[in-house]
Amino acid sequence: MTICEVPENEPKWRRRPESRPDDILDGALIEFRARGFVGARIEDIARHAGLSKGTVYLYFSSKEEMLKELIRRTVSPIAERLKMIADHVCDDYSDKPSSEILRNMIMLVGNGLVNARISAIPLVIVGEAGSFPEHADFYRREVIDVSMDALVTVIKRGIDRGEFKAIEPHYAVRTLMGLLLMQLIWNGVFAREKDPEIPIGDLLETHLNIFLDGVRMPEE
Amino acid sequence: MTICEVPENEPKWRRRPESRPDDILDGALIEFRARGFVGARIEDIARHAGLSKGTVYLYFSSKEEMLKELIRRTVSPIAERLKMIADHVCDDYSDKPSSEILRNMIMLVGNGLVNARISAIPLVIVGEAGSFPEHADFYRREVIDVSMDALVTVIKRGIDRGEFKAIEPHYAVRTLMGLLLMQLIWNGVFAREKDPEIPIGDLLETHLNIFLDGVRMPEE
Amino acid sequence: MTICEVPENEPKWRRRPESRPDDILDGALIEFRARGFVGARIEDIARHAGLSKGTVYLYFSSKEEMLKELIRRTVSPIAERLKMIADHVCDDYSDKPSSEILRNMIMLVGNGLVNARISAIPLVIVGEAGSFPEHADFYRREVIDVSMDALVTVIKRGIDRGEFKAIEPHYAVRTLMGLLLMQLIWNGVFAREKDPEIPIGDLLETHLNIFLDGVRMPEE
Amino acid sequence: MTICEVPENEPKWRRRPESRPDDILDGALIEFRARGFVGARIEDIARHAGLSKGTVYLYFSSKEEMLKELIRRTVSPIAERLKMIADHVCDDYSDKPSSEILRNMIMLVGNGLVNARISAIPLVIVGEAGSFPEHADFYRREVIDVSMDALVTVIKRGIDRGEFKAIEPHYAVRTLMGLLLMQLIWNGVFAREKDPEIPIGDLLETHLNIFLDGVRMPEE
DNA sequence: CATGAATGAGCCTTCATTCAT
DNA sequence: GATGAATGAAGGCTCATTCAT
Repeated sequence: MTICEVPENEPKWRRRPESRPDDILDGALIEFRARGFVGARIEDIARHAGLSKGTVYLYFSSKEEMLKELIRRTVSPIAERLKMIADHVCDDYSDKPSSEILRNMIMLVGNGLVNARISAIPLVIVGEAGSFPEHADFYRREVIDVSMDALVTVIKRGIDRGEFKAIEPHYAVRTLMGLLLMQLIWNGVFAREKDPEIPIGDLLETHLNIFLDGVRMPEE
Repeated sequence: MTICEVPENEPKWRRRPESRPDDILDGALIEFRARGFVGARIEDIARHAGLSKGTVYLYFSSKEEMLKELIRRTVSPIAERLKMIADHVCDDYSDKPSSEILRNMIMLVGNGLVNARISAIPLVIVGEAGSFPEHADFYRREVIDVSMDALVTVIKRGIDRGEFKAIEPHYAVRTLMGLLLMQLIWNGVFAREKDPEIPIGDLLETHLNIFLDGVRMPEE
Repeated sequence: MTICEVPENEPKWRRRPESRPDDILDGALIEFRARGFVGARIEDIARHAGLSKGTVYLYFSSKEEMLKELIRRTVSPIAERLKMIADHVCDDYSDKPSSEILRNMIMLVGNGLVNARISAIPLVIVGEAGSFPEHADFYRREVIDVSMDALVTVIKRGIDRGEFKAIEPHYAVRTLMGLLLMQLIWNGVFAREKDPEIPIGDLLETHLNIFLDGVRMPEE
Repeated sequence: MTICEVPENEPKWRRRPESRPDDILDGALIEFRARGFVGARIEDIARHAGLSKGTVYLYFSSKEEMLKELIRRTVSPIAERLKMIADHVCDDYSDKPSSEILRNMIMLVGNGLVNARISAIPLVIVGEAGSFPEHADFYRREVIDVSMDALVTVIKRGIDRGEFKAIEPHYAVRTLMGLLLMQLIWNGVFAREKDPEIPIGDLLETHLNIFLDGVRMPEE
């Protein structure tokens, strides 16, 4: 500052914390979960990011915009991953048994349940569905429909290849996904400290076994 | 105003004041579902019951009190019904197969899903879990734990009697209940007008078949 | 409820101070004038009416709505009065000299200038013209165009009847109205306590004499 | 900054820093007119000058300071010009008729009306009179009183020399200036695109003729 | 019992102003 | 000088709750 500080010509070195938006969204997620979208206060969200109220508005134009962005960031990776899996299946997946594919898919999604950053979003959406049905719409379109379609595709493949019984795939997929949703709600709403720990891996294992045994074509 | 202006229009009054609280709670349920607990406005709740804002406070001391009472009223019947079922099972139900008992139980609960008056409550609870964890606690204690215990009891019975495989009952019960929760959330959050109708009976049927086939002890 | 409480059937006896809206508008006028539309605070407006912030919203849905209503209430009477005068003129007003008619009209409007409740409105509109051009539009349409048309009609009549010189009526009317506007601005913006009192009557008299002498057809 | 910062990229700098304050005031004038003093945003003002928000504060300590300076700069030239005219008149302008002098004066001021840079100021002052009466005071002292005095002086001269009737000069001057104010307000507040064009020269001409005919001493 | 006018705390959002770089 | 990120006071508006009638 006093002598000859050269840094004059670094045009874009400012905006030190490039992560501001992320910091804010982290805080938003916490508050949205804790008090719901309507109940969350911008000031509290800002405090989580070590900022003041007004600063939040330098990065997001409104509270609703924050929720939308939150959905977008969480949604995209999931959507992409599931799209990819679905595509792999449609490409001739040689003769890997459909049960194996389903197992991989469920495990993939199931493991996301442990990540609070991901699992919190659907909980918020469920909570605010009455007030913001458009968010539920968006989430369903981007996440739910995509993942259900992917699973249905594999179930159909299993039926076609004689691996599974002639069940109705659109019904069966609900049985398959039901546990995931149940765990989501369980962890987010009803689980308490004192509850006995349930290893998610074991739980998914049992679930998959029951489901696959239930739909497998009898040997004869 | 002062003396005796004739009660002309009194005889036609239709209000049965005894049912006031119920009328109000009906309205509350509708609004809580539509806008969430925080978003629901007392005035709108009152309008549903044909009352004015202030009158609501003659029956409930606060908005939260309404939610509590709502939960209490909805919970009781469910709890009672489930208690009854659980008792029947323990009364060694002669040798009726455990699968039949499970089927009855799931159908019983599943049919409640169609009743919006019943299914709305858990949705509200899920939505407000962040702000009112005590409500979630209450609901879990009175409804979820009771019904899960009942189902676990029957599953254990099935295992003991050699009808079911040696699965972990506390895991399996989650598979069994998963679909119910999934449908609850689906109908309350993600379902849209244009969606193809899914008959709840068929869906439950398929689900039960998969589950029972999945847990049944192999013949041989 | 117990015996014969009769007062049941007076549906509309409440709302004691029927004048609430007027009280509020009075306060609004004061604050709008004192701080401009944007600068006026609802709370201050409410205080003028002896009310609290929230109460204002029982009567007006927004601050802008208050300004609109203010314009409406002030505007209608003026518009009506001027319409009436214009109509009288178009009806054969026997042979009353046009100068007399103009004198009456100017005096009529000019006296409104003394009424702060009336004169404040245009000042507010002028002040907020940049932010709310639609209010200026409304005012011009309802008040200015109407009154100018009326005056032009009479000036034309004067020319047709040989009372006035062949001036351009649309220009002359601006000379005629200029003083009124000048006084409006003067009183509302520049006048100060210590200024020597100028009797509005004398001022208008002088103005009219100059104008009429200036437009009168030379005798000869 | 102090010692060795290389002047590499200096030669191309186009900014003439000396004109900064003027650039800023230009922007301020535009925004004050468009949104009023309260509604104008520093950031927008800065943008007009191609600067950033913070930079404005290097030249002006506050928004109000900008308004004050704006008034000062606009006022000076007008005041000077009018002073000059007034002086000329007092210097017994040989026997040039008073009507000619008045004509020159009105034309001079009237032509300023077309200059938005000049006419905007009084409009802003009128708009903010409620919040900043001291600005109105300043403007009145520096501009209005001076110009009115000058006009009154000439009118008196006309009366003394037998050119004009024995009117009250302080009243008559208001008639004379009324049109100017009317046009100011008209153009700034009520004029709309679709309005028929009115040549300011013709309008002033008509106005002057009416006024002068109205005050001229009858021949005889 | 009922009413609905009144209250006032609370929150989102804006923006003048500051200041580290 | 210049920047623009950050601040925080301020205000419009909502709505749960109270209370006079």
